[in-house]
Amino acid sequence: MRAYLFVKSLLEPFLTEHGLEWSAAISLEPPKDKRFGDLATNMAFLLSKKAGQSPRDIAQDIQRRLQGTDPRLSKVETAGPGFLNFTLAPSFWQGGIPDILAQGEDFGAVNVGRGRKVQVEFVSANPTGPLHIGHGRGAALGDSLARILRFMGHDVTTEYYLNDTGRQMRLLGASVWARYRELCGLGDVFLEDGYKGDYIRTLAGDLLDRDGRRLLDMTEREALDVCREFAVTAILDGIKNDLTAFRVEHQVWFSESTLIRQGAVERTLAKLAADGLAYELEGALWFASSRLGDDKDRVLRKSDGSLTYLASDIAYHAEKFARGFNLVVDIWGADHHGYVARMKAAAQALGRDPDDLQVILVQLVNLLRGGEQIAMSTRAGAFETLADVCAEVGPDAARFIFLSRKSDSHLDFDLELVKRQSMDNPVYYVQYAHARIHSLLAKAEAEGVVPGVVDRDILAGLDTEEDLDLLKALDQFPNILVSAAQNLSPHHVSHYLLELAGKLHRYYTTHPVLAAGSPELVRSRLALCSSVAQVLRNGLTLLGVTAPKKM
RNA sequence: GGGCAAUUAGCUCAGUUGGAUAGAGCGUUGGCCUCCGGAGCCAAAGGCCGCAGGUUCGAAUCCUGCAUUGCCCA
Repeated sequence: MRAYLFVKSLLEPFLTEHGLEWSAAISLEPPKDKRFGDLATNMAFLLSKKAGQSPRDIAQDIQRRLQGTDPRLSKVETAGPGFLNFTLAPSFWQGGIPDILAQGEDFGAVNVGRGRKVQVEFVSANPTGPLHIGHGRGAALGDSLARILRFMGHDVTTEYYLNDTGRQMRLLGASVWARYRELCGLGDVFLEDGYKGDYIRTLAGDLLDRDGRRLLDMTEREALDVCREFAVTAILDGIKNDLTAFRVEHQVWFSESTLIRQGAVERTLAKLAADGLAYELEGALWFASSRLGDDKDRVLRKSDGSLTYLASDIAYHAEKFARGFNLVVDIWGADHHGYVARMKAAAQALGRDPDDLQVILVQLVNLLRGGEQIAMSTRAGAFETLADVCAEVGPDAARFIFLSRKSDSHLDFDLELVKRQSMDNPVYYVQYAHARIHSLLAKAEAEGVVPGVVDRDILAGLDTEEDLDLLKALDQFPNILVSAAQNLSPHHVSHYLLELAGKLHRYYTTHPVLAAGSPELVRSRLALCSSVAQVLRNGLTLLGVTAPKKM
């Protein structure tokens, strides 16, 4: 980040000369090939249109005028059709260390959010059964994304939308009721669409323990209510426990029934109608979403008077925006992708820019054990719960795997592989680098080596290729976070951490730290390693993964 | 039938608003245990970026068509 800001400050005057400003079209990044220097820009290509000269001529002009103007800039070159390549002096890179050590756990935080209010809504599974592994992926993603956005200066609220009304809830109550009666010796009641998992039987048993056979004296309607109420509460408690064990936090639990009770749905429908965006046809109320980019119009209230999910979802999003969020992020399972266009339409109908609602689709997880697929279905009750998986492989490994792939790609999650402590399982590679450094620091302390204040003269000893490689990588960390926040992509962070850990391991085997020779070199290398440990820890924390000092 | 995504090394995947000779890990092959944690390091082999066109200084990336796979909808 320092490097980026420095070179940018060198380049900006040339833009001003042509009456231009820094824009997103200008790239200023480390080139793929090291031989092209530390940072490269395409700026000359963009100036050439304005200036009417070839990119190469412009680049050469800039090069001539920058050369030798600043000791921090050791080389500037024109290359290829008009790229400008910059190489910075070792002392510039070494200067990053005091910054990192001073900023500590705040290093990497760049205030790109400027207090923007962002809501991240995720998991939001119906409380009809325990969370499964697919929910875990969405949970890890939403939680990590919230951590990253918060770190980068956004005012973030995490939320779980509780779908606690409707047919699924009635079905849940009926399923428990059936098992309850069965346990009371009233025979086997077969429920065609009911939930069949073992947990339903367990719930019925718990209910029997609590209330005895009292429910048999009630009307069926009352008994069903009790069953439903009991089941939802118990399942929800379970979900909350599972999420806590997975280190996932939801600040707000928002219930659909509240929304309906408060009349928010009817109010929203009335407003849509008043705005001419809802209309009656054949006894049903329709949302004119096709006028706002959707394929076709959608039903809000069916001819039998019942509301669709869409109706309450629109009301819910109206409520979100009313709470003042500048950006609303919804994380959904990919099987809901057909819903995106109509919710974007809804955002517009609510008077917002469609981009104020960002939907992240999370592909389903293919759970395997030793290469063999494990089928999952909540209804059939055959699945591996998040809690089971979490207990088996640990939250660190599970989270890291989820967060090292972009959300919209399919993911094979092999329990045997994730348990293995090898590079099949990269979380250990990163954690190991962190532990290695702390082992060094502990040993240094035991030997009475006091790092003391690291001043820049001492750091001049960090001049080998591996030193500079690490220093440059550390400087990249804030840039990575900016891109992760902008693109809502935590996986950038995990990939970066793998790269940084690799450089550290390489460094470790190339250069002795405690046996470096002079006391100054020992201290400077310790300072470098401390900086790496700090960045590894900061990055892992944003992923919700621990950074152990010993393994 | 319509729609949404995906397709990159043997396998699992990065490559995000178009940049220079396309990357990493696993696996394979061959090296590194006198030394701070070998859960590590080094090296090699491995590619028509699904196919065919188009846009321009420049395409894995953007556009069109096709193929395959997954999902959603009727």
